[in-house]
Amino acid sequence: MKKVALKTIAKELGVSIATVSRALSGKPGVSDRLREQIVNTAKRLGYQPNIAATALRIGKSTTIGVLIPELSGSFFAEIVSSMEKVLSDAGYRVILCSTEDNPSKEAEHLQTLINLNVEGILSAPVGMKSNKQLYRRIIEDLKLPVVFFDRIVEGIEADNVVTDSKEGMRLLMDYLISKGHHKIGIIHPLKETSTGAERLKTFLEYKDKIKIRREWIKDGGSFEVGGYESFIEIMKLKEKPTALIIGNNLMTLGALKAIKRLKIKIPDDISIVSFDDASWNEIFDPPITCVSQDPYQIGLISASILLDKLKAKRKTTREKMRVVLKVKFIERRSVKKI
Amino acid sequence: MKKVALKTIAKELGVSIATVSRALSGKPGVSDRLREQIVNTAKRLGYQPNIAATALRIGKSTTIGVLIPELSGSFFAEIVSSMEKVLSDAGYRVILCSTEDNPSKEAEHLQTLINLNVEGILSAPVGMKSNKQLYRRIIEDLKLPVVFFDRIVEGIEADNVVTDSKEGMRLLMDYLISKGHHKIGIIHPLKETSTGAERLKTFLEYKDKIKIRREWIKDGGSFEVGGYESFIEIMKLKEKPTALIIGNNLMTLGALKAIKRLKIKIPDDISIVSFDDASWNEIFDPPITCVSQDPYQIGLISASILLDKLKAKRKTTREKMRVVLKVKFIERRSVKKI
DNA sequence: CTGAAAGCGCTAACAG
DNA sequence: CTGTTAGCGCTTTCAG
Repeated sequence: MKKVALKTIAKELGVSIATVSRALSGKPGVSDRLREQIVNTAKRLGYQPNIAATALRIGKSTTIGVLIPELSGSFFAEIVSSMEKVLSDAGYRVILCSTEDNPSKEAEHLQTLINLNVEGILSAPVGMKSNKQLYRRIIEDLKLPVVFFDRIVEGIEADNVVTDSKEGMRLLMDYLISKGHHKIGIIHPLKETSTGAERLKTFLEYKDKIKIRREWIKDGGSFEVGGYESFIEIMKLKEKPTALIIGNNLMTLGALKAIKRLKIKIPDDISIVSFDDASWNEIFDPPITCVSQDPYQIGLISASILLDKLKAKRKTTREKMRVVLKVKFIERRSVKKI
Repeated sequence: MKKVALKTIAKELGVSIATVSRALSGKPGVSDRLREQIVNTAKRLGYQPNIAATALRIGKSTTIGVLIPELSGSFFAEIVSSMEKVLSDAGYRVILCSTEDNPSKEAEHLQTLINLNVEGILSAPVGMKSNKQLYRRIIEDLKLPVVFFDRIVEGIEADNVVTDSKEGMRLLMDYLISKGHHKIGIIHPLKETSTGAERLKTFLEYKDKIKIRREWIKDGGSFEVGGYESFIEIMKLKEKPTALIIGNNLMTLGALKAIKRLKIKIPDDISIVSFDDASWNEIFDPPITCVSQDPYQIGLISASILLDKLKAKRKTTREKMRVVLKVKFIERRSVKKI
């Protein structure tokens, strides 16, 4: 079975390649009868357009690059899942790149995406500062639409969709304080990320209202293992906080495993709350109080914004969109009143 | 900033495009001095090869298509995660397609992948029968390497990496029986999938050893909602089984949520075991006994096999590899001895 | 060792 | 309404 190109079906019908191209791509300038004939034989022969050729010719690839730190936790998996739905329904293909929060991997992947002529990029950037130049080049020189989600890069003008970390942290802190806690610790996400920095910063803003100690503040590095280890370290301390904020869902999972392992009683031994919800929060005994973001929404909105940019490309650079999603506070039973 | 192609750097140095191409792609036939010069100016100008052009010329795209039913559960997310690592390290790009267990979506995505000239496909096919023709065409006519993982298509000769569902089910059943259960129910995965069919079939093989009733067998459709609803239906029955097997991790999550909601006591009210492990199994109280597959391994192995095929392409079609991964039985505390 | 030239499959002027 | 032609950027003979 040899490949069937435009030429094949042009020969078959004794017409020119151009006509076939026009007919098949729905462009005007072909008589209805001929068009129908062409469409039919195309179908009969099982014609499949060669995307690489079109991409080369047009300079477009109908492909979108999606950059994420990791996929194994549910958070980014859900985001990617909704992005993929939106984009593939719109006729775009999704190239998935995971950075593992490693700036040089991020750079590499961005390069590849550029070479591939992707039409747009959805990125949860590794750091607030890392690869700033590269992103700037992509946006300003290459004029590729980029939408940041979950995290942002400092000083880069781009659309972004993030969750209100400040509000989320405040809800958590105020709740803990209202329950009588004034010795509070935190396991925050990697502080090089905008989310990590923001959550930590908001936490520190409470330093006059509550008692904070150095040892109660841990950078959990965003992943499960960091949550696990940081939690254990904190529980080893002589003077422990009475409540602990865990700064994302993967680290919360790690902490929950540590809790099981150490047979710690929540909330009697220590109260905990989580930034992010996840299945395990609900399932755990006691269920974990948290603020939740909606990853499905994040993916949906980011992808939609990108699609919109793509359509509106000819227009002068519009205002950048900055969507800040509200968190939802979910009270469960992991905090003790003291 | 205009684009820099081979032509740009050829002009810059007053040499021919062909030479530049040879120099940059490490082909012989360029003097060392010239080559070095070319490489340098290429770097200086920030040359980036246009992948579409190469793809068109060579008929290869260094791109792999990955087809999965869904991404929001941890199982496939982990698989994809490890595939992405392996493939991107080997210089391939990953196109992600989610089928939502819908055969026509699967077909659509496969078509797209073909048009894109992907060099290989990693697929967890929707059904044992659906799209059989298409897969056959891809493998036999297009000669594209395809590796099925987790699930297979009946009667298609292709490499595959699956978990031993039969052994897994037996471990679960024998364990339950050894604990004195002889009234056992099952919520199995979508029976159109090979995993669903195999697990159900193995379950039914026990029909002489234990008591099985129609109403104790539910097709949970593989997703969380199905696990949730099926579990509730079973608990409404007048005559209930004493133990229940839940056939994958997402459905187990659904069931666990139902259990919480209905305030059912495990294992006093009913014993449960799960095919697949997941974070929530470990975290739940009591922790759930299960057989576990290693999604990370599945991804790793499948991707490696594909890579191997890609390298060995010229050779005559070798034996198809059929990897069957063993499950691991993990006893926890969700089964009561009766 | 280097260059000229052809062509991958497709689109888009430009002619007729 | 249809055909001819010229490339998109790259690789690869074939000459020199």
